[in-house]
Amino acid sequence: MSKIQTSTAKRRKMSDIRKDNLKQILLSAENLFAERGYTSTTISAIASQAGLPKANVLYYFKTKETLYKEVLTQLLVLWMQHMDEMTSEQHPNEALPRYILQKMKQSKQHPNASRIFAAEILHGAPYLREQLQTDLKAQFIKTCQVFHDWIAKKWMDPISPEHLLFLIWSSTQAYSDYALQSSLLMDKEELGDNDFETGLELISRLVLKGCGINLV
Amino acid sequence: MSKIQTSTAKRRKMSDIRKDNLKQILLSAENLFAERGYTSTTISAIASQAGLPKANVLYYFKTKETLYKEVLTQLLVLWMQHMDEMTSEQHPNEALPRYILQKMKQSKQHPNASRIFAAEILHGAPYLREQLQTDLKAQFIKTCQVFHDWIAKKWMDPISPEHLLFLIWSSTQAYSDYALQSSLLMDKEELGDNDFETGLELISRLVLKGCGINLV
DNA sequence: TAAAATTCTGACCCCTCGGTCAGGTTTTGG
DNA sequence: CCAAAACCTGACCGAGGGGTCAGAATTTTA
Repeated sequence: MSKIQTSTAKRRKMSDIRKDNLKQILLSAENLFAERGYTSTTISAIASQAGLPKANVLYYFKTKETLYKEVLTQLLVLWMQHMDEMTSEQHPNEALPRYILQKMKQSKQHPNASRIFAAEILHGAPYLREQLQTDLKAQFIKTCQVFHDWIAKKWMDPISPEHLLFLIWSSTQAYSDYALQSSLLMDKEELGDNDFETGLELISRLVLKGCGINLV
Repeated sequence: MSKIQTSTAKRRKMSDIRKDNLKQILLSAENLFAERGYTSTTISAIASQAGLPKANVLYYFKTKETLYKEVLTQLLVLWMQHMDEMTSEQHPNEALPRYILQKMKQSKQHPNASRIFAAEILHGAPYLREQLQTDLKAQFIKTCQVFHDWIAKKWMDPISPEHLLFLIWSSTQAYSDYALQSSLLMDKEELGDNDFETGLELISRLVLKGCGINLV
């Protein structure tokens, strides 16, 4: 079968094939890990969804764990995005809703990432602990400092920065982690654009009003 | 060993032993399911934590699935508690903070329940779907109606009842589901009373102020 | 174009886990 | 007190999963 490859196919450099395969494996892995969790996902399931034999997947990733870790690190980068776009100089009236919007977009566009992340934390973050304590924590502290500055400038009420962040994270992330529950309760196949829109508005509203952030 | 039982031990009625064993099994199962998830939890792990031989666990619960379902249904009851304590007659100024308080208490006192629930939803709610669509949904609709009534009475701003509930659920539940992340970020062994307190106050504050609920 | 390096894969191994079962022990009922 | 019922358990089994490996196929290098 591979012998009858056309010259067009042959012209593709091997590194391209390698990239394609890696991409396919990572993609399938992400889907399955999100859907079934780490242990319930079998290498052969990933392989068959990626259109490769199992042994070939093991050729690219020596172990299941390696593959999972790879998926995770890609994921954390995504998850941390946008946090650093909030600065002390900006007014929270603008910066906060923008951040919330970004988080909602992520829940909508990358629900798998959110779900794997959630499952990992839920089960003790065995593979993410390190990075949580270093990378994420550094960013967390910075962001809390920004909130502190805003409070000092009287731009918002003196609430707990840490817990405010937790609330924003959990309520936005719910739109991927708990999307199934929501859609079941609201008799929908799945959440639609308007649901994300309504959620976004509600969260922004509660945060702004609740923190006493004045509309300019 | 069991032959040398003292008369005191013998005096215990069998049904008591049965109850004890069931309780132990259910308890161990809950712990382990919460910690490791369904697939990673082995029957022998449950057995050894319950201090029983594996075959004995299988005597009480024919299959692992049966045991899991039992844990789940107990759990859902707990999870749905207190929602029906909010009624149209009460002022949201009282009823909402009370509900939020109850949810926070649950996150603190029954983190395992919350976590198993979260994991189940995260992975498609294969065993809980039915009950979500019937029991929980009925309660959900009732509660949304209560919120609607409050809005009609001008006791609160016209926000989306559904999404307000989602926010309350997710932000309170985060104090068990994401407790690990929070404690890692804040350099603590685990969350303390004051953390739950601060979280509770923040959530209540945002909800009340955000929904324009006037302090009496 | 031949040899070296890389990539691919079917067949196989081993171990764990859910579940069974035969036979033993304890409790209950008459 | 004895038989029937309920309860308990060590030993075993089959399936499925992660991972290995020898060698084939393909690409690169010289």
